[in-house]
Amino acid sequence: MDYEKELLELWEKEGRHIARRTGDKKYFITAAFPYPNSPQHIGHARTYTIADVMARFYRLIGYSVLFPMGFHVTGTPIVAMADRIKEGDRELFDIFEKIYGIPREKYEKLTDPKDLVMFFAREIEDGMRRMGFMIDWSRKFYTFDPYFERFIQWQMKKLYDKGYLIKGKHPIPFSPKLNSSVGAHDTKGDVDPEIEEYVGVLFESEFGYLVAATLRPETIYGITNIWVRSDESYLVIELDNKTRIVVGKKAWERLKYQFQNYKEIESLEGRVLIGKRVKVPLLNVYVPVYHGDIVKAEEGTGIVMSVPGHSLFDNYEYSKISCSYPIIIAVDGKLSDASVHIPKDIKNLDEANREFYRKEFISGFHIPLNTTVKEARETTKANLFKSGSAIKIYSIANGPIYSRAGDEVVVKVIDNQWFIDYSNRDWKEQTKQLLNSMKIIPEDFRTRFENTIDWLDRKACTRTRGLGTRFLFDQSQIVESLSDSTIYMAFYLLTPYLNSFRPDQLDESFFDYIFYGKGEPINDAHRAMRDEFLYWYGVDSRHSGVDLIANHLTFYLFNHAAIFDKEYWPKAIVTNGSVLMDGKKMSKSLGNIIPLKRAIEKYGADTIRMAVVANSDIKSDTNFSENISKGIRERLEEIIKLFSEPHIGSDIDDWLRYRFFSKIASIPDMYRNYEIKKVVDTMFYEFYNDLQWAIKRGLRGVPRDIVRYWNIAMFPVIPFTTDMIHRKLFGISVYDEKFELNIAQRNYHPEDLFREIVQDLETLRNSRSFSKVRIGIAKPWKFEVYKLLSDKTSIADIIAKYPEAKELIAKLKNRAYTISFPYQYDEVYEYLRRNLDWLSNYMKIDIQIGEERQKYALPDKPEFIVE
RNA sequence: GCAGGGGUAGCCAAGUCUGGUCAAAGGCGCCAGGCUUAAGACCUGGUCCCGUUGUGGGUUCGUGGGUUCAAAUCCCACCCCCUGCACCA
Repeated sequence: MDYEKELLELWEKEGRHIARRTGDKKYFITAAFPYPNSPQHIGHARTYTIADVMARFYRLIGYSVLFPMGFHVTGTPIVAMADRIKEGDRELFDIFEKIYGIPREKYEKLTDPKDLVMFFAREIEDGMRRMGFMIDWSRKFYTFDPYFERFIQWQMKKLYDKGYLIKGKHPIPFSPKLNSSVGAHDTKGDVDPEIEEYVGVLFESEFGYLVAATLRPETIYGITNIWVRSDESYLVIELDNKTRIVVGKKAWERLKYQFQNYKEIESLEGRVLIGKRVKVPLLNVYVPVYHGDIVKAEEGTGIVMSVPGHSLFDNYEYSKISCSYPIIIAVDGKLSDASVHIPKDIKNLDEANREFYRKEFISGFHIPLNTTVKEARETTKANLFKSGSAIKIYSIANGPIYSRAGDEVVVKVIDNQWFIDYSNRDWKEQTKQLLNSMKIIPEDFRTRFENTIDWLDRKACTRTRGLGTRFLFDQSQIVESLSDSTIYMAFYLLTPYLNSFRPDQLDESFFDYIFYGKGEPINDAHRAMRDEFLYWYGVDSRHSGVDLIANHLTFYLFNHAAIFDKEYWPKAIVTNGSVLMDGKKMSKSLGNIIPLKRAIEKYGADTIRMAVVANSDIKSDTNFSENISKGIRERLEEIIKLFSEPHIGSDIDDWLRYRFFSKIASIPDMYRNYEIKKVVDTMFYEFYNDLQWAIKRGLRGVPRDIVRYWNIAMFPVIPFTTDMIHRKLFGISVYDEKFELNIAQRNYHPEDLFREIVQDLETLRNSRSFSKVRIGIAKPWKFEVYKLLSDKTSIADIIAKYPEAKELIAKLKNRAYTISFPYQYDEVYEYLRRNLDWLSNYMKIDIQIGEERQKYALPDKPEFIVE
């Protein structure tokens, strides 16, 4: 696709992608900026291409369009990746080499996160340029930029002033060896650690409180005893200089990270605990401590509360001692007894237990509290904490997980964690107001936004490591990456002017002036920033993947509602599904990732654009495959060929024009509704069919007005091909065209009817061979009836006028209600007569026309009498 | 568990908001014909069942009910599948 590269240079030279302010109508469009930790693959292309199509469309209908792009480098994955390169991680190298084809000498130097960022950012930018995206690169920035840091600090200050920033405790996955929090990218096998919260129930004993961790605190009402291991060691720990707890020594190795202030007092042998009696909270009864083989010293706290009635494990163990125990839960009106569910093969105990838990949780009734199990759990939990008889215990639910450094990931609780308080009711209310004022594409997802606004709770907004902005109220921490990317779209409006300032000049009043108009500008650049903001802001269309609704996009709404005045609120959010590769999800392990650059080289940018944007509806996943791309490529080449042939007028031009212009009239609305697939179906596929018919009917070259408008209509989707044709045929670029339609068009053309008749005739010929046919046109009164039906005349009236129409209408059945038939008898007759020679020739048979002889003909279905 | 999306012919996939032109677009696959020495590519036609000299009949859009002159489309109930649930980009 050589012309694509040539055009890129031309566009660059002509400055086609610089955003210019040309009038009052503006369109500010943004797509989620990329995170440069690897090259792009075709999956990334979809969102940007949709955004680009919209940017180009609005430019075509006369808007000033701004479509900027930057790079999000905040967070830990890039840092982790740089570390992995330093460590010589084989797995990572394989991905670089086998999937992306990056030679070793290029990536192995990228051990500094900043170098890594710059390398991949350049790769990505290249790819985006090559795709033809109309991005104004003069506004590019990186989120580790000191100016951007000041901007985010301003944002945090505003949130703080409104009371939306709060501080508290928070559990995180943690690697003691790395001495750092871990995300999926820091683990062996890229596992995302999930944290599970247990209730650690405190049982008073002579040594301190024995802590038993449970997910089912409500079963405490059925407790019989406590399990420990007589062959393991236990520790007495003093928390916060007051509470003494007892936990397993091995368990404590993991648990200790969950406490800030503790002292190890003494070590106990498990057998010392056996036979002691401990006090059960809430019930205020005493139960004994027994040895249990089912207890695993390193799991939980190494101490288990025994509820034989409602745990298969406990039941199994307890049955060695006694078979009498309380049952406190009923399912379907019957007492639920764990012993009934013990499987024959004891290996299946775990699975059976899970099933049993589930059943009791969903449909169980808690007898002592006289309520459902679900409710009893909440009540019991609340009461335990209220009475100080429980502490929170966390564990890795999908563990064990090992960090890059090889140690096991544990849960650490940090107590100086800052949160953005998305649980704030007033804030939620205001965000909903914002949502209500917006267009959501596709509209089906509006409820998802509503629900997310409701469910969102406090969001931890700082991290201890990674690239990014230092947190304003604790400079040792970094603003977490989903929290520093909620209003960055406004920053694009400042970037061209930043070099007139030092970062430290960007204080609170600096931004207050730009975004609120408070105070006076310090210089012209400052004034220009305010001006840019006033002109562009209020993002007209924000593009992103469907998967970001539950976090980024909703944070985006919250923060805009909090920070900006109503006039500057976003106008629309557009989300799209992802790209599948031959029907499968792209993944590193499947190795089915196609790097964008390689795909462009093979098929050309226009083909890829079309493949990712026009193959399915915006909200569903779209499929990419070699076949699809090849098909598009070939069709494109065919169109180029057809359009290049010189046009010599013919009778069919008129019909083709009518078909084309009646189609194109609806194109702008399709774009406005983001129905890009429909645009392509109409212009590319349907029109192509018409073209094929016209060629059969003697078309010689495509009329130039059609080519011109086709180029304009398709330019947003396939800018290279259309601009190439345009420059060649008309000597101007499509960029200089306007999508304006003031062409008077007809509503119908007898050729349409003629085409149908020919097709019917062909069908007939396929089932039978004959050499002569007489076409009998329906009698004129039938045309009259069709017209009356088209005018929605009541059927009774029609029959009153034409009694013989009764049979005809009966035959039409439901169609009678919807018929729309504009043709007159004479018109049809005349048209057929005029095209008789062509038809005879085409069908290679002898054809005559006349009035119908039998009574079966309809105005749109003449009778055929064959010989 | 909570929330969201979805079940359409051999497969993929439109249509559902705004009921009728829907036996249901388009693509793939398959079949026949054309082109070709031939294969591929391409072009034409066919592809639910029956009938057949075309405009005919029957049965379909997860299942079962309902509303309507008319339902893939509206209402109710049920069954099944997929995705997200956070501090991570």
